Order: sequence, then structure tokens, then C-alpha cells
Amino acid sequence: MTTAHPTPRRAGRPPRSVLSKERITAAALALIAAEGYEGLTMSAVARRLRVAPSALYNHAASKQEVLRWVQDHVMTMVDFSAFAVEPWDEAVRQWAWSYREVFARHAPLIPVIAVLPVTDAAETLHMYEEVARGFAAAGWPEERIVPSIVALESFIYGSALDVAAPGDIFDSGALADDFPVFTSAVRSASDAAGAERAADAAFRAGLDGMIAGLRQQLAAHS
Amino acid sequence: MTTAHPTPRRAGRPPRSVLSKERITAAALALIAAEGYEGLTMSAVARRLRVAPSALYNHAASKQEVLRWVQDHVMTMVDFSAFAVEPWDEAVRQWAWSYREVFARHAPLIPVIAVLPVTDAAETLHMYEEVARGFAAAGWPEERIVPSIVALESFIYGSALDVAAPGDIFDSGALADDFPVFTSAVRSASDAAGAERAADAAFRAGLDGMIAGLRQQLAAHS
DNA sequence: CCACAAAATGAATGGGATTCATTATTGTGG
DNA sequence: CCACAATAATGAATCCCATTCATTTTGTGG
Repeated sequence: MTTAHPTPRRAGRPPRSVLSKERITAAALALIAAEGYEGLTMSAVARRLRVAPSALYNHAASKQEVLRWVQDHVMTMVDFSAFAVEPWDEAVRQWAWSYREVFARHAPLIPVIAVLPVTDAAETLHMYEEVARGFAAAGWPEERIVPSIVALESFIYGSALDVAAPGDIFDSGALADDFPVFTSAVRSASDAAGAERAADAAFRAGLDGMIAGLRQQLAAHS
Repeated sequence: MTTAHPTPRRAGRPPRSVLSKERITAAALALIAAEGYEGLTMSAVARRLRVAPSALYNHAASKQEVLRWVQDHVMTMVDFSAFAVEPWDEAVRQWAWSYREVFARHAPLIPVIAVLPVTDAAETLHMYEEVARGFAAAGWPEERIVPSIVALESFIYGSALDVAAPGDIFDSGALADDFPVFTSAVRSASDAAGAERAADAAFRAGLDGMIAGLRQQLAAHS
């Protein structure tokens, strides 16, 4: 802890550069870890770097661009190592669980990613490369690889958003009597889930289903 | 077209109420249709209703609440009628395609929905009730209904976000040479897709897979 | 050595959502 | 029937945010 200098730097280019893509990304990630995405403002990032907010714009064109850097870094936290050693089903399963867990903690990135071209996102491409390689090794015809990955990813992103949902999201409240079948099914599911979180049960069911279904499509066409 | 009165109303409660949940929702939807979600600001909604922005807060606690109203209305556009007449597989398929299409046009709602308790969202509950009824009629054990619906919904939301993505989202650009397997798979998929949009191909593959996989799980447990 | 690019500061700018004091009207309990 | 609370507007103000701009300083390539 150094004593708080409000900003001990004159205007003008500093002798040694204070900012860089890497340092901005690191500061943004630290901020997210400490205060979540609500706390992620350009001012807050700048404060953390002991810099004026406007200085950031010499390196990033916009907050969106900072988010892209963050996104690409977050991708490195996804574990896709199983593709190198496990059979396809198991590798997909491990990758998907890891992917979902990472993005559940970074849910606000999801709408950003969806619209984000992958160009220049080296880490993201790295993951896709390994996953595609795993599919190819398992005998998938080349033209079916990308659609299958996209389908799995769509499910993963949707499920990551679901993790963030409150536990009582399906509480029909005062209207319960008007929707008896659904209300009863909600109760029944939460009773059956036991310790497992509802979101986890749904993810497992959907993932196992999709893996089985995709494999079946593969078998049908080969 | 009436001539533009800037705001021909004195302060104080008006003789007949100008605002209501319904009119605010309608104005918000009209605005979204005209200008998209970027244009959806409290000021813009107010302008459309010829009212001061602050007046909205006598009816809605926040913009979030307005979004919840919009969300519940948008749900009425999802077609779940097939559950009453078609066999389960086909009903799910029709419902899912409709659901995705509607929310592809309302993608910014998706992050909102995910965290949103369904309480007081009558239209949303109405849909769930019918869908749950369809599952029950097809012989699903009660405790597996909600997880299966959640899994399908997660996939649908993720896929709706994917629809909004630019066509060249997977263009690896200058880095292409470093990721040959993936780059080749992307090209191969886009060649094979023909007229069909990439997002549609992925959705079809994933949906058919998940339906088959869920049905298989059902058979295994019954 | 000098012109120009790069990288800081600090002071706007222009939106946003939301709050508050104020005012006018409505409906209601005594 | 009437005081009065609740309701529902206005308009001004607040606070936050992202982003821009003029300015200053420093590093660097020709």
C-alpha cells in the first residue's frame, strides 16, 4: 500500500509508457474479480492504473474493445485439454462443463461474444482449433464440425446465463393456481434435485442429450 | 399526424390518466420495432407518449421493470400451439423454432430474462403451462419435465444470440495460418451450407440432436 | 536537430436513468 | 359535501458514464 498520490504526473507523454493492452486487460480483470461487471467502468479501470480515464483511449478505441480483450483472456480459463486424451464424448463433456463454469462467472460477456468476430482473438481461436481437431480425430466429416461446435456453444452460453438466475426463478407466486401442471412440475423437479442445483441438473440432462444426439447423427451419416 | 405540440399539458394530475402499464409497454414495443433496442430509452418512450420522462416513474419502478413488461408481451409471439395437436418431437421442434425466431429479434431481452423471476409474468407462465402439459401427455415423469424445458430453453436462447452474430464471425483473419484445422472446417461448413444461414444449420443440428437425446433418456428411464 | 507521432492530463460534452419539489386532479372516508 | 390523502403529471436537478478535445510533454525516424 503506497500512500495515495492523487495523480503525481504532469500532463504530457511520460518517460516510460504507463499503459498497454496487457495492463489494461489485467486491471479490468482485477476489477471484475473485485466488484463484478457493474464495477467495470472506464473510470474505475483508469483509477486502478492511476491514470486519467481519457488516457485509456490512446490504447483502446472503446469500452467494447476492452471487453474483447477481457473475453479473449477469459477463454484461456476454459479447459479443453481433454480433447487430446479422452474419447470424443468424454472430451466434449469435460470441455462443456468447464466452458459453462467459466462463463457463468462472466455472464455479462456472453451477449458481447455472440456478436463478436473472432478475428484477432488468438486465445479464442486456439481453443476452437483444438476442439475442431478433436472432432476431426473422432471421425467427423469436416463440414459438420463447425455447426456442431456452434450448437454446443449456444447451449453452453444459454446454460451459463441460466446459472446466474435466482433459485426461485420459476416461482409462479400468486398465479400458481392458474398454472397447475407447471407449478407441480417445478416442485417435483426441485424435490428430485436434492443437493444438485437446478441449473446443474438441466445442464447435465441437456448436455448428455445433445452429445448422444450428435453422435447418433454422426453414425447415421457415416 | 397531429401537429407537433411540444407538450400541451400543465403540471399536475391530468383529468384522465395518460399512462398505464399497457400504454407504456405498447410504446416501448413500437419504439423497438422502429429503432431497435439502442433506441429504447426512458426519454424516447416518454416522448412517444407525449409525456415527461419522470412521469413514467409513477408507473414503473425502473427501466428494468419496463423491460419485464416487454418480455412478457414478447412471449405471446411464441407459437406453442403444436403441443395440443402434434406428437412430442414435432411439437418441441415447432415451438423451439418459433421461440428462437422471436427472441432473435429481441436478443437484448435474453440476458434480462435469464435473471428474471417469472412471478407476475402471466403470459410467460401460460406458455410454460402448455409446454409442461405437452411433456406430461407424452409420458414424461414429472420431475424430468422442468430440467428438460430449461435445457431446451438454454439452447434456444444461446441460438437466438447466435442469429444476431455477423456472418463472418469465424473469420480468423491474419491468424488463419496458425489455426489450419479450424479455418478449413469453417470454410467447409460455409460451402456445405448453401443458401441456409450458418446459424440455421447449427440450430437444426443441435435441436434435432437434443430432441433425439432427450427422447432416448426418456426411453431409458421408463 | 527537428518534425511528427505517441501518450499523458484535465476540462468539456452529451447522453443516460433516476429523484425531487411542485402542482393539479381524483376519489374517498367522515 | 368536503377536507385530504393518494395519484399522476411537470420541470429542474443529480449523478454516472463513455467519449472527445485541446494541450502538454516526450520519444524517434529521417
